[in-house]
This record gives sequence, structure tokens and C-alpha cells, in this order.
Amino acid sequence: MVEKSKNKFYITTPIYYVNDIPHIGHAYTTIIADAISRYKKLTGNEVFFLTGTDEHGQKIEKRAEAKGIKPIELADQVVGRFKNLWKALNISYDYFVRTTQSSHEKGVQKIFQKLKDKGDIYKGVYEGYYCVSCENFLSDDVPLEKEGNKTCPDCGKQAGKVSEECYFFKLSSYQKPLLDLYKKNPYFIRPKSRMNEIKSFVKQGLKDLSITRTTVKWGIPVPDDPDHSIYVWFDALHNYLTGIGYDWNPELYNKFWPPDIHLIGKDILRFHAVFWPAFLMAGGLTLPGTVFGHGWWLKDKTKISKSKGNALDPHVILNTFGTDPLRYFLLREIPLGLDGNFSHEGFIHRVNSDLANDLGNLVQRTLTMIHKYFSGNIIEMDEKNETDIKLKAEFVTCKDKVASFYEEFAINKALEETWVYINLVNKYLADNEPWKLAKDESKKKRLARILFQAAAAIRAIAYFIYPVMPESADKIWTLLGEDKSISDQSFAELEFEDFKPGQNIQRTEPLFPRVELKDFLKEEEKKMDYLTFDEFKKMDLRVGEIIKAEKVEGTQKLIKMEVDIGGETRQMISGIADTYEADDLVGKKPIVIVNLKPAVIHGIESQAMLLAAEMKDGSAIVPFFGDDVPTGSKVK
RNA sequence: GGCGGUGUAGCUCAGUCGGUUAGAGCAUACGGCUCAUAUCCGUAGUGUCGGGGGUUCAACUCCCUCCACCGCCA
Repeated sequence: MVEKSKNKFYITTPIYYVNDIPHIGHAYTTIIADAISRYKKLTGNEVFFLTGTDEHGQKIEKRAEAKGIKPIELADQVVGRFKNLWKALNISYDYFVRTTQSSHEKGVQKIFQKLKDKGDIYKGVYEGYYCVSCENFLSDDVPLEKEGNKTCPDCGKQAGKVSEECYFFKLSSYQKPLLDLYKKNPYFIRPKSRMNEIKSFVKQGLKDLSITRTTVKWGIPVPDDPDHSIYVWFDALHNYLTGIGYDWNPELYNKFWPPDIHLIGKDILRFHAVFWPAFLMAGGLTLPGTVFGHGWWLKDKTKISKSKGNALDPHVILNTFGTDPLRYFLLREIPLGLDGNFSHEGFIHRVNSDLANDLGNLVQRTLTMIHKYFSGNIIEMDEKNETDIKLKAEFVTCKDKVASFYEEFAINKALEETWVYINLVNKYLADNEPWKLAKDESKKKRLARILFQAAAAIRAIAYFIYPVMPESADKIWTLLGEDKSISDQSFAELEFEDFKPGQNIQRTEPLFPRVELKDFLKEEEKKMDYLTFDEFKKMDLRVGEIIKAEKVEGTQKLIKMEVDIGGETRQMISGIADTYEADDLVGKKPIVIVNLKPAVIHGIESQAMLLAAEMKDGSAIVPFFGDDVPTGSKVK
């Protein structure tokens, strides 16, 4: 095997599923990857940064059908949205791989064939519980019911046991090699806590993996057996190979393979830390250096997801603040492995305090003084005194720390350390009081020295923040009269003294404007989807009376009720058994929405819904009217 | 249930091999400055270090136990 040449760095994000629209979670992963790759370039690496989209599967097929378009058209649309977001976020990816492109499909088929010839892929029979309505196999953890059936958790219908012919990957043979890998490379899985989880998972033993489906048409066909199509993970994971030229650009492939780091969310760690290296071992390929499972951004302490409807659209923030504050916040607020809670308060606070007050204001006050007292050009100055020398020494310390933090992907710490230095420069100005010296013509050269030192420090600061805030960093260098761009400056060779007397320094508007929370929320409000009164009127809300109530067998929360809505009764299922006993509900009068589209819940039709307050722990509290309110009264 | 983790200031967290008065940032209060985006600098705090027990001259740190929360277990 050819050893990968030094100073080549290959970094990946997951490929994002085109069933989803881009949200803050996608942005987070990709921004991390961008910051790391920019840092790696500064340290003299040639970097290849791969991202892309996962476009096959039943969900895409169905969603496209619902929209009356072809799956590939749906994919094209969503790919456009991803690419636009990456552009808005200043993401410097080198290649965007799509699982529907022929280089990928051919590559996956080739690998499939190779593993089949080798005996690591074999044809067998998959047994499982299949939901006809959802056209989907249920996951193993759905409990078995008395009659030997299972209930589909998605639609509530019965799912029967079926057998399906399919191809398996011999994952079971790779238990030992995987455990050896983890032992040999303790950094294969990061953060460390995740390594333990994966190890114990693998130690429990591995079953062979079903990697094809006959029920999914929108996928890569199995070579010589086109009734079968290759299932999601075997298809998707290989993007890391096909995206770097496997089987179509040997030069590129040989230069960069294997990946130095796969950046992923913690939810897909198992696929990347178990299945993926096993596939690669089977194919006789070199393994990646690290799989890094980062945490999630939470909203109100719960995971952001499409189904919860709490997805945060990055565009709202981008429109008000621009790219860099968002990049900064996401990378500064939490260490890579941990979850973070996203709130507008937190965001505004951090950005105002760190960017507007500390950094932005430092740049502003320094450049303003240089302009005011020297017309933007410092040429002659005194020799350095003790405080000046100290400021330079602190730069050296800071540079070392920042570099080592970036090296270990502790981006938040690299930023924190940079801010220690920013505060020192602010203090340096406070201690030396240049605005007082400016009043005394004889102290002009001392004044020049102070402002020069501050400007040199700012130049260094801009360099340190470049991986995270490239736009602002470049802007600061331009303001300081630098003619080269930051990306051309090697990290190792960065010196305090690189800042030279006579550079033409420009005036500036504030780099990061302060935004007050209430102003921002006003902006947000404009984005809200208001309901018109006519739309509200469509809702038929009435005072119902519960006539019968019983707990739904085999569920924790569901209660089945008959409710009188004024001369008519409806059947209604409600998840309130946490808080209420079925018997106590009889005779109670909740608010019921009666013209909601009926839904099937746990196999039972629900023809109405009652209104309840959702508590933090997920339980529900229902408001009831007293007996003085007639059953069937309209509520509005 | 099994394995792993966490619990330290109002909030978010740091605390290396046990060793002086347990730290940082934010928030709060007061003071200073006026170059700057009401910004910047300084000062001041407050802690049963989750509870209980043990080892030790000495425990946030090691051991036992209990409690609470979290993660993983296709």
C-alpha cells in the first residue's frame, strides 16, 4: 500500500439526506469542517474538503411522487439549497459529491462486486416485520405482540413477519479486527467517551448486515442482480471513496486517501466507527485516521429535528448578522463533543459581548486613533519599553496555545485563548492611555509606538480568528494596509514584527454592530407565519363532554374516549394517561377540535382532538369547563 | 437490566501527581477613563465542591454506599 504523502489533509462532512431542508445542525457540522480545513491550510497542508448529499432511498422516492416530480428533480432542488447555504456561510469545500452521480454509483457497484467475489458479501434471507402501508421493515426493538405480529410505530397498522431475499455483509467476521483497530488507534473515535460506547457495542458481538433491498427502487442496482438495490449505508458511506476519485481519478485518490478526519454528528457514529472501517477492511483499503462525533445544538433542551418543527433556519440570523457571527457563536459556545442549547438570548449576548464589545471595539478605537493622530500612517516611533515588549511576549504565548488547541480540534479553546489576548490588548491601551499622550506634542513618538504595538497585536488576532471568521479576518488585514491575504501567511512563520511602519491604515465602520435582543426579535417576528383570522375561523372548536374513557391496552399514555360534541359523538385518542385516570375523565368538558383530519393512532381512528397544555416533562394538563357551560358550545 | 459518564459560585464550566485562603467567563454591585460601537480598565463578593461513610497528618481529588441526571446497548 502506498503511504499517503505528508502535508495532505483529507476532511469530510457527512453527506446530507435530501429529504431534509438545511438547518442549523447541517450548518454546524459543515462550519466545523471548514474551520479545520482553513486551519490546516495555514499550517502548510494541502487540504481536500469533501461534502455532498445522500439522494437515494424510499423516502425520496415517495416524497418526489407526492410532489409529482422525479426523485432526481427533488434531489436537484435540495442540492441547490445546500449549495446556496454553503456559499452564504463561506464554506470552502473542494468537491460536492452526490450519490446519484455515475462515478459514485459505478464505484459502489465495483466495491460491492469486489466484496462479493471475496466472499464478504453473500446472498441470504432477511426476516423481519414488514409494514405494507409504510413499505418498511420495522426495527428490531419494536416489541412482539401476542398474536406474533408487531405494530408499526409510524402508522399504527399491523406488520407481519416476512422473509426477503437480500445480500448480507459479513460484519460478524470483523469483530476482532475492529477491536484491534480501536486498541491500536485510540484516537480512531473521538471524543474518547464515544470510544467506550462503540467498544462495548462491538464486544457484544456483531451480526451480519443486510445491505440490499428488493422493496426500494430508487437506489443503486446490485451488479448482475438488478432486482436488488443497495441499501442506504453501504451506498452512502462509500461517498468518502468516490468523492475523492476512487475508480475515476486515481491521481486525486492516491494523493489524499485515506481521510484524516470524518466529521459527523454523534447520532451516526456507529455507522462510521463500526460498519465503515469494516467495509474498508474487507476492501483492503487504508483506514481513516479519526471519526469525530460532535454534539448537537438543542432548542429548549430538545433535539432539533424536522418532525419536531423546531428546526432553526440559519437564514434568519444570516440576514441580520452576516456569516461570521454565526460561525463564531457555533464554534465558540461549546466544545466539539458536547451538546449546546441554542437561544436567541445566548446568541445575541455572546456576539455583543465578544465580537462587538471586545474585538470590534478594539479594532475601532485603535484604527480611529491612528487616523486621528497620524492620518493613518505611523512612521517614526520610540523604542519599545517594558509594556511593549510584554505585549509581544504575550503574543508568542498566545500563538503557541492557539496552535495547539486548533491541532486537537478544540476550536472553542483556541478562540477563548485569542480572547484572552484581545483583553490584554484592551488593557494595554487602558494602561498606556494614548489619548492623554496625544495632547502633548513632545510625546508623539511614544504615542506612535503604543498605537503601532496595538495594531500589530490586532493583526495577529485577525490571523488567529481566520479559520472561524475568514471574512472579518481578511477585512482587518486589509484595513491594516496588508497587501497579502491571510491564507498566504503560514502559521508557523507568523511574527509580531511582520507589521511594518508606514503601512497605510484605513478608517472603518464598526466590524460587528451591536444588536439588541428586542430589535432582533422584531426582525424574527416579521418572519413568523401569522395565521389570518379567516384561517383561524376554519377551526371548529367546541365544548365536548367525555362520555366514555378507557386506557388503550399496551400503551403508556393513550386514552380512548367517546366525546359528545353536541348531539353527536366522536371517538378520540389522546395521550394524557400520564396525568389522568380514564375513569376520572368521564363527565369532564374539554375543548375539542372537531374538524381536524382524522388520524389513526395506535391502530384506532381518532376523529377529534382535545386541547391540552404540554408540560416540560411531556405530560399534558387539560383545561375543563364547568357544568354551567352547555356541551357543544362553540369556542372561539 | 448491562456498560459508561456527570453532579463544583445565580448561569456555563476548569480544577493536572491528594498539599496553602477552591478558580475562569458571563450576570450583579461599586469605582476609574473618555480614544472607541453606552464601549474599555479596575475592585468586590457569595460555594455544606450531590448526600452519607471510610482511608490519610491532609480529600473537590482515592475507596465504599446512596440519590439525581445523561449517553450507549443494531
